[in-house]
Amino acid sequence: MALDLSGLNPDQRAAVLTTEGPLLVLAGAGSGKTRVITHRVVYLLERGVAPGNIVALSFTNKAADEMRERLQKMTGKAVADSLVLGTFHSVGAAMMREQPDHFGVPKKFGILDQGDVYGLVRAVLRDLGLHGQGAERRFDLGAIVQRISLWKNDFVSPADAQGLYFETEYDEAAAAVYGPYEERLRALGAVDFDDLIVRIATTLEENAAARAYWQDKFRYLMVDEYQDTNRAQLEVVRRLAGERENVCVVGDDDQAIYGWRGAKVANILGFDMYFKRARTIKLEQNYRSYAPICTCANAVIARNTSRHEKQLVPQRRGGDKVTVVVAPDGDQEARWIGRTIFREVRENGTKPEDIAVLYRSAKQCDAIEALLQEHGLAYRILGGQAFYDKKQVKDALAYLKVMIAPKDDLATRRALDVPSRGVGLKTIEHLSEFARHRNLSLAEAIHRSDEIADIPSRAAAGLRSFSAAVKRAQAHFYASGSAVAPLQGLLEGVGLREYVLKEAGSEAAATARWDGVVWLLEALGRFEQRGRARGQVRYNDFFQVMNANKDKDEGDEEDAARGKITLSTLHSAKGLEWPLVLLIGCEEGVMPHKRVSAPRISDAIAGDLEEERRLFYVGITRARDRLFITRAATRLERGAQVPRKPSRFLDDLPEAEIRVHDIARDERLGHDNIASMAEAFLANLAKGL
DNA sequence: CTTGCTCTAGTTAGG
DNA sequence: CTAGAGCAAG
Repeated sequence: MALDLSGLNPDQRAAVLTTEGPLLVLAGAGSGKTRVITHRVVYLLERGVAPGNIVALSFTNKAADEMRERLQKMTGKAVADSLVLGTFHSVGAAMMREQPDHFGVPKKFGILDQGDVYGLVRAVLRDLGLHGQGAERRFDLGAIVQRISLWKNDFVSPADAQGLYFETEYDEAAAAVYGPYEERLRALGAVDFDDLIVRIATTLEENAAARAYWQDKFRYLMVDEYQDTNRAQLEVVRRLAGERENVCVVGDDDQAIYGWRGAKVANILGFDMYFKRARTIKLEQNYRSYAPICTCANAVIARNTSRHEKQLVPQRRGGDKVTVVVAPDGDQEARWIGRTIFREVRENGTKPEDIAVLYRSAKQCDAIEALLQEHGLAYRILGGQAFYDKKQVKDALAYLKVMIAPKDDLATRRALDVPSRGVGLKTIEHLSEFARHRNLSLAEAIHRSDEIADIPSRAAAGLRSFSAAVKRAQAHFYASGSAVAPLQGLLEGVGLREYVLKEAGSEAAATARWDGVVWLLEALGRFEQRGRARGQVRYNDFFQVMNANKDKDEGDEEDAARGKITLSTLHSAKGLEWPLVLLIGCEEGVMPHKRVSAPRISDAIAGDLEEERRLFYVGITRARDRLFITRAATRLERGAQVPRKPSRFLDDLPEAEIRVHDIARDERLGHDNIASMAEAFLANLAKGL
């Protein structure tokens, strides 16, 4: 297999062929970045580098999987699978598992997920008496968790944190929690996600033997989406690279949109400060979008000051102007979007999977979702609260765990809680104590609850029926070998379905919520089927998938998207592209988001206007053929119709490349604002009747 | 312990 | 306007 580089442009080829020394590849949107990375790996292999000596780090499992898939096609499965290819976290975890002593972890260490971390922090807050002590002392757990995470990734120790100057009570609370939190982690023999990176960095710094071992093993490093790295990740890269500095990082500073998560754009902006011999290659040819889209994108991003100067040079000629759509109000904006998509699909024959609606914040999709439903169009939603993350689905999942993994006390507690059955905090305390004394799980304690004194009769009755329902479901499960029907029975039996339907405000909401549970049951069925085909069903894997990766169950991106319009937050849209893109709600306060200009005290990181602009840029550059940017002149906000200012980013669009479509004016609904609003009002009335 | 009322806040997300 | 949380009453 000889590597064919003829399909690459000179810059791409240079990026592939520069294998020695530090290299920064600035890959503009749609510049063929993935091809460069895969070709580069194949080239290294052809030069005789052993696959085990090549490391490619990414941020998401999805990105890592996609890279592995492409490489499998080029090199065959065996070679591709022996590359070290994965997320920072997964590679870090693998290193720690290989040398637990060096990294200071037990042989079998646990990894806490977000929920566990919240639980720990809540417990520490309680210990410190900082929680639930009057209204003024109530903290948003997330804000504290975030601060601790940011400190860890900046190598700020608990002691360091105590010594910092604090502007807010949040910083103080977080500093107080940090130390005890770390102690508890250690006591549990567990690490959190941050440790998977930070511990690698510190150990490689302090332990010469470990450093020598890993530097010898990982001879060629590649990092994708480098603009998203934080301080700890930078240090992992530097310390793995050693003096050899065979580091190739690929990224785009103009698409750095995770500063609020601790990512440092400085890592990519100052790459040659950290790696003095660095060579920089810019990939500026854009193979994705028509010229007007590229021109708009260039004009917008040029307004940012801290960036590597570069352009998108469109390789596709022609194309429509970008359309800016102005609606009189939010409702009409949504209707216009629904109508436009409907026409595209039903009259112009555009494939649904070629259309995306992008927005700044997840809630904006509600209105669009409703309209697509009205038009009978299929869609999928990226970002925002994932399906499996919704309360009902988590509840159902807890019942599944209670049924097949009864030792999971966390799940038992959750299941016990919904629907309410007269069992409260006090009773659970009694149960836990009983369990602790006898070394039982919470579930076992529940089954033997009649042995426990001090349980009120109402709670006792609740526990008895819970216990009976669980036992019945378990028997059914062991007899049938499948969890689907028993779980369904259990959920009905404990009245979860009734509860979910009753809790929801409207009929539509109730159905939507229960659909989440149905979806879980279907996913479980598919999972069992796959497992049986392979010989065994490992439910633990199912829980992992549910916990960690929403897309796993859907298979690959293309399958999941087929036949569906995509609704996505701008953050989740990064890296994707569609022929037709609608970028909606482009108003001040939404984009840029108002929290950038008016931060709250719980915000650990101040918002950044340049980052907001990059977000807008990411949105524009997702479009291949056509781009619509929409906004509303007024919007219903907290019950009142308020005027909205157009996003300042719209001012940056070059007039020659855009066309403005004012819905009120162009549809001859009237020439002045009052008339169009009256029209809109009447239209709303008609809709209501 | 549960229910129902009142208050408050309301970005973005991955392992 | 809503969802989630806190709090007082049954």
